[in-house]
Amino acid sequence: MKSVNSDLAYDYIRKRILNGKLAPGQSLTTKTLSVEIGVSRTPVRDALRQLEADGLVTIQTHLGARVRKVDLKEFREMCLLRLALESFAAGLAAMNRTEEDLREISDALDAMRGLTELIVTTPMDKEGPVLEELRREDVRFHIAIMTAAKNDLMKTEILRLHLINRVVSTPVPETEASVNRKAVDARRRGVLAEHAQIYAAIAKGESTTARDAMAKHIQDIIDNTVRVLASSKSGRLSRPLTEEELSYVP
Amino acid sequence: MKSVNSDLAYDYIRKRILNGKLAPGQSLTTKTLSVEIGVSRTPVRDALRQLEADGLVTIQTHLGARVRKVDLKEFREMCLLRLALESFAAGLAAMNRTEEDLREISDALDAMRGLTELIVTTPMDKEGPVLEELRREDVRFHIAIMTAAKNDLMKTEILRLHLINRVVSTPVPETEASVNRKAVDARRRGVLAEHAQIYAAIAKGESTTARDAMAKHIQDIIDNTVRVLASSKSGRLSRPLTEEELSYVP
DNA sequence: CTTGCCCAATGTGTATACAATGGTATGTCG
DNA sequence: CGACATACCATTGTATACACATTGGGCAAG
Repeated sequence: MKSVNSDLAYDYIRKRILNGKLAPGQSLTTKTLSVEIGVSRTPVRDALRQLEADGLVTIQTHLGARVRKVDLKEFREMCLLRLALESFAAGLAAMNRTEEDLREISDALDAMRGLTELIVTTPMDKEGPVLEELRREDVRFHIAIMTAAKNDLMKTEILRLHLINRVVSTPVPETEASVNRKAVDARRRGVLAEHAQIYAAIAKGESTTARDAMAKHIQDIIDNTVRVLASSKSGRLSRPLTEEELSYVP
Repeated sequence: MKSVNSDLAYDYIRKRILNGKLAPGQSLTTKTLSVEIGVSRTPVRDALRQLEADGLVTIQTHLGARVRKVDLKEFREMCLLRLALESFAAGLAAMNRTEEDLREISDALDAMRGLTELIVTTPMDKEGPVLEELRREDVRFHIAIMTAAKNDLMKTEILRLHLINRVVSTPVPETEASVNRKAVDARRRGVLAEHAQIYAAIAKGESTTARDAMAKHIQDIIDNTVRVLASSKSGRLSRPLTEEELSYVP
């Protein structure tokens, strides 16, 4: 954003937060970070302010910065915000999508379809990479829709919410099989079916159908997340993100 | 937020932007502001970053900060964002409102009703204060609904958008009667009718009705704004805000 | 007269030194 | 022994000094 050092600090801290090296609630002292990064405290302060605007850290006067830690109330509110925006965006996408947008959405959907089928025949201990790829295509699907909505502000805002959500409390990838294989597979097929409905509505240009389908989809995601979070008693909800995921906000 | 000086600078610059003393596009040099406020450049820089996060200024590396100036594309996108959020919030309000929330909404509605009728019998050169009060009750109505929605994040976000909208391009209060009195009165009655519909839906707990009514309402506001903006050829779209309005973001 | 470059002036970005404040540990008194 | 007051310390907030990027104007060449 500004010059080299501010960006340096920003990227450094952001990555550390996003890949879990800095846990939610952990305090970030400017001095420590500045020597770690090799710059002075000033650009570090700037970076922290920026990250605060992103919603990744909180700053209190004279008490310093901490990695943001959202409570259940905030979490619910964020989910609802995401629901509002992303469903609306789906409605827009149905109206504004180009053929190219449609192809991109379709591609992501097809890829997910293939991967979902593939997983069924994959031994559980070898499915890690496939899951990773599935996640990636899932994100690609949602991003493709936001792009098709032709509203950059909305897209940016939604991506911001996605990112906070992922860092702050994540669905604990289904590898932690607190539920059995059959249920997980069923859920995956459910997601796929919802995606297909959303795609169909967007393809046909049915705005309200697309909106409602997306709303239902995200509501399901939220329900599932909450359920998983409730079952995992660990207070620590964050999960490291891959390099790829880290850069999915513009 | 932080300490005294940063807040000082933040409040000072923010007010100057919001009441129109600093026009959109105008450049903000840290040195000038710092001597004006009587602090050093550091807190000024901090304030500018904060204002950038609020969406009121833009900062470019080595080029400094300018009061934000949105083009038509951004303006449309912001309006749509507001539409998405505020209509959703109306739907939430229909589900979550308490009796007290309802009373507050109703009060604002009644006040607007009275003022709208009053205006008809007020000579055009004396209606200024009444218009001001009408605006205030209008804002109060919308805020009351956001409050009833019981989602602080959403409320904050909507208020942020409201504020940017007002500063950056405002409906040029109908005093600039580019249209005749009858049309303006008709529009006022239309707004009132829409508010009444929204209130009724919220009172009855009809979520989707409330949402759709709010969506229509805001769409009308946008349409009207765009029409007024189009008719006024002046490139300068900002309007000073009153002290009261300045502080309507928490 | 136009066009290109160079250079100075303006202003930002960064570092460092200093002031102010909150937290903590220690000591004293009830 | 416990509670409160106080003094110290760590860390943030602020100011200032310096380095460097951008911009605009002047000067020279075509």
